[in-house]
Amino acid sequence: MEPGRERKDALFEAVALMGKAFASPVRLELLDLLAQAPRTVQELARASGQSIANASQHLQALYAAGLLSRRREGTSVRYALAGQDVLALWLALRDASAARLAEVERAAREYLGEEVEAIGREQLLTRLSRGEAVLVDVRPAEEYAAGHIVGARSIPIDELERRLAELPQDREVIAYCRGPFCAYANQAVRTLRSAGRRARRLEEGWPEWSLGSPPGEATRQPALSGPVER
Amino acid sequence: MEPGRERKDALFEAVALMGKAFASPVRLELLDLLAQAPRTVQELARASGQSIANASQHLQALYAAGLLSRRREGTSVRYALAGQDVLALWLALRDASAARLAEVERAAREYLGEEVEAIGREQLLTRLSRGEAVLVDVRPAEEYAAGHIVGARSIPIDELERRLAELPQDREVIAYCRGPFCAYANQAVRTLRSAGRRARRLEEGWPEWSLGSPPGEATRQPALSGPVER
DNA sequence: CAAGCTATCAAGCGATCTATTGAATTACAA
DNA sequence: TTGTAATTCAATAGATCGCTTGATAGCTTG
Repeated sequence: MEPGRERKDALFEAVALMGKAFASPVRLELLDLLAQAPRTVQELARASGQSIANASQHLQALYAAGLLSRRREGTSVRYALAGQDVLALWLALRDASAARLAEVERAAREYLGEEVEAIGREQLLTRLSRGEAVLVDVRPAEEYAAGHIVGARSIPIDELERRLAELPQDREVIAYCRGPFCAYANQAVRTLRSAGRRARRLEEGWPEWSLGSPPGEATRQPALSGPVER
Repeated sequence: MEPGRERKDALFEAVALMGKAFASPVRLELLDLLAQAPRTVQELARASGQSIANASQHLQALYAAGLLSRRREGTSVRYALAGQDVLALWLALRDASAARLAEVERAAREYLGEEVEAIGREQLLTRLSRGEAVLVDVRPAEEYAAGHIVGARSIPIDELERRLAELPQDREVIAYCRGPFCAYANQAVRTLRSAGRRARRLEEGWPEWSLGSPPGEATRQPALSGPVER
């Protein structure tokens, strides 16, 4: 047996503490939700379709794995991703699995429905600067409030239909949402097109955008700070 | 129940197929080894201290999770990381766990022994260009052969002591190895210093360096190509 | 073709661990 | 005190896991 084997084992054992956190679909969905905005246990339980107790358990597992921070807010507790590195880690896993696992690609296609024309970051910026397009954030209002692309206006997907008049007729509409696994932007583009508008989706969602932007270019609320209980 | 819940569940279930691969210390160690160079099952089994059968099982699990590629070479099978994105993913997990889990930090400290003076990428490049330092790759020769920092010479750690004469007396020696979880560079610096040389370690190991360098700046063999079975 | 090495497969086994639920408990606000 | 939010606890049922052993298949070499 090679020297230092026990210690090397202990090292990888410790890393696996974080690795195990990524082994459950429920926890991955919670991470995905938290990539948009900090949330309370209630909100997370509802949004992920879990019982309160179960959501709490999984959140504590993620917390113990170092992936989340939390803070008490009156009677409730608000969880958030522990930092940018955790966000980057989750996105890396999500993207690698989408690129390399046929199952993920298939499941995503089935969930998202028919494909929709998309536009990249560069192109968006030039079109916006030329005044040829407007950018719309179709996520729920609280997520917009927690951070969004500068210059985007908020029209949550379920208000889009009756707020169509707010959008200029003479410009193309670019919609974005939570990311490649989120159906809102696709849905928005379909709604807009059937209303006779020119519309495309942004390839990226808010989390990718916020990571790829130099600080200051985008608007993200500072991570949870202050006393964090155990 | 919200609409599309089954499909959303299926999606995260699929992503968790890859997530589960990161839940075992043995698999993490295999990934870490493969981040240096492609290897056969034999080599991996020996290097990780597992039985052949068990190593084979875990490698197949990683392969099924989309993290590895493999190719037959005569009587043996050589595994490799499936791509740069997988390397980046593993490094992100490793670094996040080191930064956020006290257990990892502690285990790393115990495994690596006493700390050693380190130098960053920028500083290394300027010192090299000024001819003030020489760069030494202290990993096994096969790993050097599979890819290394340009300008580095190969002196495996277990040959260092008797090959000291090859290193110029008048320059500082910078050693690097597999990365922050690898003890070779530290060991090399200690050896060199006790032989009266000036020596420091490079903060990064080869995998980090290869990811951070624009293509062409470093020398990495192309990923396994050609027919991949199964 | 036969022998020898390498990797995979099949089966089994114990063991640990898992996710989940429902009820009891703690923390805070009004 | 009352009510809401979150955590804890107990318990179960299941599942999954990791590893070992022995047999099998693929390839190379004599």
